Amino acid sequence: MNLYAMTDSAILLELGGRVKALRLRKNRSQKELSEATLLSLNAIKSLEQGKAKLTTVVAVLRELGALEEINHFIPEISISPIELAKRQGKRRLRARISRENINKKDNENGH
Amino acid sequence: MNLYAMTDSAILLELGGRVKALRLRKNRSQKELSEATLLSLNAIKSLEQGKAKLTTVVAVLRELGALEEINHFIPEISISPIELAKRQGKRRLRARISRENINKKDNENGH
DNA sequence: ACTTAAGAGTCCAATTTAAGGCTATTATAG
DNA sequence: CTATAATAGCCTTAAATTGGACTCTTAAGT
Repeated sequence: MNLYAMTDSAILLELGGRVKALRLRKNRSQKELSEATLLSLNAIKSLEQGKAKLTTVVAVLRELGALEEINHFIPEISISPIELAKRQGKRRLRARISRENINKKDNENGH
Repeated sequence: MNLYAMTDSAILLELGGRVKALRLRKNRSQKELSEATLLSLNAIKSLEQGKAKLTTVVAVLRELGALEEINHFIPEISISPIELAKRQGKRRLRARISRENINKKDNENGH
């Protein structure tokens, strides 16, 4: 499954479907989930269609006991030791484009 | 890092921080990201504080080339072969609580 | 086959995020 | 040190999600 070949909305549907699969795997109804999370039934339905806020996703995953998955969703520390070394002692708290490279040119494209 | 020991808002802040780390790793500014994703600068700022919609997260991760992580976020096929076998031929499309077990009792608690 | 609850879909009001703009602070290049 | 781009914060309006209630269809238990 190549996510980069999918549209955003297709990805959102896919994610919603996966949350639904997790819920069904535990044989829990949308209503149960909504009561346990203190969210509305509509929020649960919308989430399973990919329409939700991050906060809703977190609450539902916690209730489903799948919170660890978030650690894979957005990697915790994604800086490789090599790259880390390049940054000598300088803490880089802000992005910076050197003034001569203003004619932007992607400096690192994973895709 | 035990996510279950954290509050929802703490988790949201953590996630926002990770997206920010990804962005800085590629040395891209919030403004650049907002232009590339066609989102507003405010949307990017809010996301980095954990306040965003799922759709915003997907768009930003795509631009940062970190979309693959979503495949690990929620496992694609999360039903174990063993459990799958238990469900004989019956497709289970809806959650169902047998009427005698209405006095609910968690049937599978990962935590 | 019958019954019932799960879930989809819709509507309205309330809450929250997104868009756009503007100011203040400060990291970082020079 | 100086200049400036990056970023945080706040404001207002527009758009989207959430809450709550309702109807209709249909999966699944009996």
